[in-house]
Amino acid sequence: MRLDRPALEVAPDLLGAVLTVGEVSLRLTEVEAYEGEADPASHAWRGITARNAVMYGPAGRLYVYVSYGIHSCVNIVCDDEGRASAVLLRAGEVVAGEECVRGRRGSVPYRRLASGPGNLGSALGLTAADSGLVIDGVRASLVGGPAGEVRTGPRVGVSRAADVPWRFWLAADPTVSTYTRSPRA
DNA sequence: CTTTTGATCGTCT
DNA sequence: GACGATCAAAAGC
Repeated sequence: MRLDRPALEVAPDLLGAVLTVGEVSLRLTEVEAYEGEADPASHAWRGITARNAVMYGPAGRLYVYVSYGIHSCVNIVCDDEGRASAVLLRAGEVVAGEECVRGRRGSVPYRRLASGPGNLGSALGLTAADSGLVIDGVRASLVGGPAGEVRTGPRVGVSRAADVPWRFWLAADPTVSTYTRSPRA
């Protein structure tokens, strides 16, 4: 799959694709696009910093950051070097390495093993220390796959630019996150 | 089913 | 010093 194009184009193509990190494989079911410095909801909105530098690098790397001091959220970096474009992975179905994921996530229902960005990061065993990991088939790989009916809607959990429909998910897939936005937003 | 709240800390102002 | 690209548990219907 070609990743060297804008996140907005890559995001829907990632649905149905299988991402493998170590011994765990996920079929992606829910993603969100974050499109460069012009996107007020993106970490790159105020320009390059030590944390988001990976977003400015070449496509095909993982950008991992800590959310709320607790969770690791995983992005796939897109577009050409110099452009801060990335797709946040929000949910997936565990298709390999379930035993390994159980060790990290415990006894939760199968569909919730990697449902929600924090849970997905935990399922893959990634932390901020893994940010910049290259998807080159060694420790991480990505293979395109068939997607069913794709739906779009506003992004979740952001307080700025929440009106653009840059969230993509597979209709009727039970692993799609059920997160509801905090009322104070 | 829905709404509310505490946990917890790196990052940027 | 304030604020999150969040989650789970608890309490209210």
